[in-house]
Amino acid sequence: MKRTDYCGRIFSDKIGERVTVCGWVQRQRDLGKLIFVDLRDITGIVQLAFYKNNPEVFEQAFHLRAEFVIMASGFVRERLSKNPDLRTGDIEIEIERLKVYSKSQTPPFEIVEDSNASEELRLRFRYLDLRRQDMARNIIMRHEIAALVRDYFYKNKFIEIETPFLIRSTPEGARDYLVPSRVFKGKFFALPQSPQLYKQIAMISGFDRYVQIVKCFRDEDLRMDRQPEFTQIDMEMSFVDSDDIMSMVEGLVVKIYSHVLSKQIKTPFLRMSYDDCMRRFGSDKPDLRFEMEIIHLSDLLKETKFKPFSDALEPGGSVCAVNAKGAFDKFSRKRLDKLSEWIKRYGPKAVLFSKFALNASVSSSYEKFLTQQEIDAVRQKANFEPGDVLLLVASEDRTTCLEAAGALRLEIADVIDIQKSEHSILWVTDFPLFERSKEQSRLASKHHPFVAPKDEDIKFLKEDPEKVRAKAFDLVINGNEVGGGSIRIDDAEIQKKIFSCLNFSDSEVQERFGFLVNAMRFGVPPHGGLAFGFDRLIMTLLGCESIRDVIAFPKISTSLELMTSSPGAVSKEQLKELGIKIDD
RNA sequence: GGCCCGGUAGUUCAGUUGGUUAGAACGCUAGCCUGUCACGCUAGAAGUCGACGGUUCGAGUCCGUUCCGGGUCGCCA
Repeated sequence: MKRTDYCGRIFSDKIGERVTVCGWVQRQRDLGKLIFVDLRDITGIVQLAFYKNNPEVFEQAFHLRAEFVIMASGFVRERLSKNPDLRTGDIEIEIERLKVYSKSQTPPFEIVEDSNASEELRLRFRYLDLRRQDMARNIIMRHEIAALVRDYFYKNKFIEIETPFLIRSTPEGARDYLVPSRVFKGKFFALPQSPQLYKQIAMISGFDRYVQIVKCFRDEDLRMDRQPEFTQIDMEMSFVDSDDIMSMVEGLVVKIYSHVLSKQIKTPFLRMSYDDCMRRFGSDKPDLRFEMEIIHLSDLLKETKFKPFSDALEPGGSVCAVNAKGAFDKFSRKRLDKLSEWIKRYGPKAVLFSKFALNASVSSSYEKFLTQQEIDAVRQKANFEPGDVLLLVASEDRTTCLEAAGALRLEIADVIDIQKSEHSILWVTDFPLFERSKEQSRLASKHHPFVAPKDEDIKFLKEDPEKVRAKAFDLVINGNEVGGGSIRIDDAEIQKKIFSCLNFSDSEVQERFGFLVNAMRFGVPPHGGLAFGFDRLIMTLLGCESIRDVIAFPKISTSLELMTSSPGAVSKEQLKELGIKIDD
């Protein structure tokens, strides 16, 4: 007896044939003198039928339980009553021979689609969770997209180069995962946060086009869309400008959309500058599937006596608003208070609101403190009409104000279940090259220190570096940042200026990035590239809520891996060999 | 590191103002059943109410501490 067919691939054209299938028992239905078994393998489910006229096999079937692994052999027949919910629902297999490979304990949760088991349980028994068809489908789709990505880049003459996992720690940006060196006690490798430097070196080496689907590691706190180890589609091209890279990537996205969602996407994608994104949507990854743009009220309220506004505006801050159109009945007073409390985590100084009832009465937490002129101006600017709820945020810091309004915009869309168009894909361009971190006053790279400044902004590098925009572009799909790319610096002088803006001493530069700086003295092609967050891309395409649903063996929010309980302790001997002592 | 939510049967959950023997559904076990497909019917087993401490005549319920899980802010060049 040997497998002849997969469960999910047996249709009515096989009626009359003898087949042998293997798999896991989904369910056994004992009707007395007749037993049905649903058998599952990676392709799907098929129904097996056992009759009493074959007493030995019938007895075996009687004892089958969920998740037993069996091989069964028999004739394909038409079903007496078909099951339209099942792809193989027109047929069944009347079993003559049965082999039980392996029994199973009762699983801790049922192996079904849309399982309501807690994620913790699912992750502890991930091998069972991955038997569920929705999870298996995600993992298989991930594989198919990876295959498509490789195919696309290979056809476009990209060369796959493996970059090392054990590298030098470059403590800029995210925290590194460290790996102690046994040979050099007290020294450490770091796991790469990205192959950035190596792929640039590959361009300097002349490979012209590089691609890799590669694991990256960042020892930072997890989120619903963030894992400490994650996969990037990493690519780099020589003798190109931003447009070349973007159109290469657009070609790939078109292929992926056509494969995964059978959708034809139009190119070129929409482009919007970082400044416009922030101003209109309060985010550098705006979700453009719905409108609800931010309303700017600072100019109208310049003269106001109302302290929450004047306190924000006088030091140069902003007041802006979001109008939840027609959402009057969705926001009770209690709910508005809760929302106001929630939005404070983004740091606005004040949160205020107005509700416009359908009977034309307005209740507001701020209008009574404004002049009639101000009230009218705000209402008009915000297009505030009966049925609307207007939420205002004020902050001394313009960016904080915009970000709070942007968060409010997303939250409101969620609460009122706003109508969204199917997909929004755009490039966010013209990022600032630097950002000033909130705590320290020093400049940091917005992306990384090798991003090229826009030619026309180089002149600001010395005097007003925060004005400098970068040749950088993010791919944003449905409000998720799924890719980030840029043109890199190919001029040692400019690279030096950037490092000095970042306050790196020459010796620090030499120590951390010496190899790259040295390489730049030996002929650098203009080059640039992009990295996709592969997990996020798949998550977005499949509409998954959590990044864990597209990763076979993910980690939970404390970065534990529940199935294997890693990280785990190591022996004294292992530590000794590495020259490491653990503090209590 | 901060904030919010949760932890009760194998699972998902309910549990009133603190009050008798802590419930339901699914799952599980056994029996019956020849056309089910979330089979049906009958019976049954199944609980350290996350842990520790406190208040009380009495705690799943109130208080404190702590552990675990989720989300989020910070963080994520």
